[in-house]
Amino acid sequence: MKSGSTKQQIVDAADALFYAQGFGETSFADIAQAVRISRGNFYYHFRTKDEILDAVIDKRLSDRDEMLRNWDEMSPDPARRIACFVRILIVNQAKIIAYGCPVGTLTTELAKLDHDAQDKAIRIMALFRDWLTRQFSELGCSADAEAHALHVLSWSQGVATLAQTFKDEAFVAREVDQILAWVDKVSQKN
Amino acid sequence: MKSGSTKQQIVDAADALFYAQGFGETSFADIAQAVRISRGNFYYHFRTKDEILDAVIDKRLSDRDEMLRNWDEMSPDPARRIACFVRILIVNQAKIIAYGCPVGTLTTELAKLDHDAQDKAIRIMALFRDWLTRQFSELGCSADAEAHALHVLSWSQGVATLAQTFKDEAFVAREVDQILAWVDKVSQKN
DNA sequence: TGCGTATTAGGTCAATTGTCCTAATTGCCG
DNA sequence: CGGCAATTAGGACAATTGACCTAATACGCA
Repeated sequence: MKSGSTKQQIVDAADALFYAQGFGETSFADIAQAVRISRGNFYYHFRTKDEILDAVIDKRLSDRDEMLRNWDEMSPDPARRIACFVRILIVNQAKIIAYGCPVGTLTTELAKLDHDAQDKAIRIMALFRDWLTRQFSELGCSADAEAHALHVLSWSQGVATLAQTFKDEAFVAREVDQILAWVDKVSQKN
Repeated sequence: MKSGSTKQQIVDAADALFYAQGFGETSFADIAQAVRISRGNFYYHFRTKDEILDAVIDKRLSDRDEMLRNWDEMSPDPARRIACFVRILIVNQAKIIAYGCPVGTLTTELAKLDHDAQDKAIRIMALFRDWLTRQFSELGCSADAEAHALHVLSWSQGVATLAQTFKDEAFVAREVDQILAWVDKVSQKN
């Protein structure tokens, strides 16, 4: 469908702009201009800014869900799968240095705006948390699985934040190695 | 001086509002209302929003600088001083859970706005980094001092981010213990 | 072909924004 | 006391915002 395409284009453009500029600083006009449609057409597809945010979060949720599902199928080793997650910091290094973590920065911003959608945004982080918890459980550390998951998640968030602050690629590489070593250590205990 | 007081009140109110709502989402009217002065009076003290931001960052810089200096005087043991830093996560837990880290969230926001003041905001983070580097140097790990400093700094940032996301006090306590244990381990190596 | 729905364009609206100005008030100093 | 500078008040300004409407167009199906 051409219509679905336009709607999808809007969501994609909004996704990128919310990431690069933040939700609050991105206007209808910005998104409409990025997709090169009129504001009227824009309003036909999304009546409020919150509706776009909702669609963007849905897209991010399903994108990440698909990514995690791919890793589940790709490797039978949970430690390897966790490594895939951690290495996002390397794979997306350029964007993270420029804009930070898409999940963390959105969550933080919506919390400050006290926005209705913040619960939904948190679900993306929870998706990661629960997936990581499953991986650590499969590694045999059921008792500490969620604590380990939160540990890796917060560690990654911290690296993303400082990567953006100091634009230091060597730091990112160093920390990623440390996280991977930590995961190895934990997985060899069991 | 009464005049200095008004100006200081404005900076204090702006500081709190920038932290709680973000810089972009805080308007002149918000700050003026918080101090209960007219917009005209406000304009007398600060002609642009960027001027207020500049003053707020200056205040945050000197506040943190004073805090670090106090710790330097208070304890002769670098490991103890680092522990003071880490424990901010506990001391300021309520605010961090609500609004995240004041330094990290401002840095992230200004980076997304591509704001002129972002270099100055980064200086607050650099202040922490350099202070932590000095502590680790005194601990005897000169070679890795800056890497250790960035490690502790990013770790704390990550904990703050996830604390805000999941509002989980137990997680914060757990991670702070881990950081302190890690600092102990590093300091006992030397 | 032509009809009806889906889509697009462009303009309007009140509200809010940062910025700026002028007039009134305060308070200090001679 | 009077005068002058510092401070405060309140309004005006253009620009931008999210939201809304109507008219024109495109398109699928009979």
